[in-house]
Amino acid sequence: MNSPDGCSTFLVRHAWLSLRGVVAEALVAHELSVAQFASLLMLNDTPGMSVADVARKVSTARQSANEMLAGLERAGLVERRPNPNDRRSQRIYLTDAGRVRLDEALPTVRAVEAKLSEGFSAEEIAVVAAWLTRMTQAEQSTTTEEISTC
Amino acid sequence: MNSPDGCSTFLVRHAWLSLRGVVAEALVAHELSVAQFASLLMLNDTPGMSVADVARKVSTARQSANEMLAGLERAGLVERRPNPNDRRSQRIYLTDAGRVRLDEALPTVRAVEAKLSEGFSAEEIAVVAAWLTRMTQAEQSTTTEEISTC
DNA sequence: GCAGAATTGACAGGTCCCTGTCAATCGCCT
DNA sequence: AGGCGATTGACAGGGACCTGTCAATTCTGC
Repeated sequence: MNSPDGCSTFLVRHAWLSLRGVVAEALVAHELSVAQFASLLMLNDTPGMSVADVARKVSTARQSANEMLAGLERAGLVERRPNPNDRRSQRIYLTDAGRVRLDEALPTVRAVEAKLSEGFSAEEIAVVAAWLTRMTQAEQSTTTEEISTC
Repeated sequence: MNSPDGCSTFLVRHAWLSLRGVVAEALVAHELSVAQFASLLMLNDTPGMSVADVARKVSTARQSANEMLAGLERAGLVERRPNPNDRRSQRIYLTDAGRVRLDEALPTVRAVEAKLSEGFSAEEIAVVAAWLTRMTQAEQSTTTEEISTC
């Protein structure tokens, strides 16, 4: 796919690293990490998620999500409330401050991303999105699928 | 770009995580980590690089590359030779075993990647590659470009 | 109902990678 | 020639994330 590497995987990796860097840079002014921003985004879209839900949504470990949400909670951007239907879990909601913070940060991030995609048509972007989504469906066999061969 | 997140950055991240998982799974049979495989690939393409060169090529920190190369060296897949032109740096070369290992692993990885891209035309793949490459050109301002505004 | 499997949030421990730093060396410039 | 910034490889220390585990709770099959 690419001449020097030859593997699209590392092209995707490089793109992710660059994008993360740019987004992180855009977020320092809002005192948010990339992961925190992602969580705020998810929580705004789906309020009342549990820690485990957030972890699944941002595809990270439960504990990582827990630690990061603790940071957001310390900053007063999210709050945990007991879940009346499930005494194990807690529902997590954006506070007003969290919503304000997200409303401030989101346009910045969107602007950065839009600027980077300049020159690509909507159809091309759609193709890219389709390809990336296809990659995400690369479900790795959790239980190792080559057991019998040995 | 994507309905739930709304940010292409996280779609790229998700794609990278999935790809890394799949590639890592394909590489366990060859006893290679994804980073090690990338380094072998780069060193095969450009033999005699220094540790710093490898770090830049795989876009990681010098020390991370150093540790990983130490692992490859312990496994006998690469070797360090003094650089006659520069007594600070060392030239790193693939050993015969390293070349064999790479020749074994590369087809596996390529097959996995090709299988994932099934159904996309060459033109579409080219668009994806162009977009990803464009993202990698998102040079983050190392020296903060918004100094004057405050 | 109730035993067993699954899930949730939290904890410990470890890994990977990064930043900051250092002496040694190289390149440039005068 | 010689000073000075930049680079290289190595070291210490820390941050972010993960796996493995636990009690508590919920869900499921009988």
